[in-house]
Amino acid sequence: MQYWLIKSEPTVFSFEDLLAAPGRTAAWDGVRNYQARNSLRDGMHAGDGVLYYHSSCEPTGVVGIAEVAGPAEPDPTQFDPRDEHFDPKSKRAAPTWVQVPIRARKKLARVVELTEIKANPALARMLLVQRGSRLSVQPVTREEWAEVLRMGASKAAK
DNA sequence: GCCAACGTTGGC
DNA sequence: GCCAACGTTGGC
Repeated sequence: MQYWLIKSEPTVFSFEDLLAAPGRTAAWDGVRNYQARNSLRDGMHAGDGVLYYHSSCEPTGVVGIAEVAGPAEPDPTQFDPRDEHFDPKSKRAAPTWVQVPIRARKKLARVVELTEIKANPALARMLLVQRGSRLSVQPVTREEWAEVLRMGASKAAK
């Protein structure tokens, strides 16, 4: 069992969108970064825990808990010339990019904001707060996972 | 809107 | 294979 954090701009696809999706599940597609792709393809397994992070909004932070709902498969958007994530260099026989189904588990009682994560010494080593870290899919340790859940569990006391 | 940081591209 | 130019991310 491993843990992950995935980033999404809520104006593009929010945690509420995921909750409203059929089976509370959606394909995590459009990833076009090799490091993130490797996590999707090689690191993630069904049942892994996922922290759902909202970026480029106010406030930014972890808003919900999700899980990996199945294995990685080719991302169809790479073959669609009309899709903004179209990759003309990717071949159907050997797809470059993959997607993973993500299922919403539950919304946190409150948003665990980026500012709080930065202020929490227990989370100082999270990739999220490392200088220049922009990975949209990143591993999270068991301890970091537990701490973020603890912070988000109660509306009281940030 | 700015800009730091990083990834990708392409000329050589 | 180097590296400058360019594009993207994402907080502020």
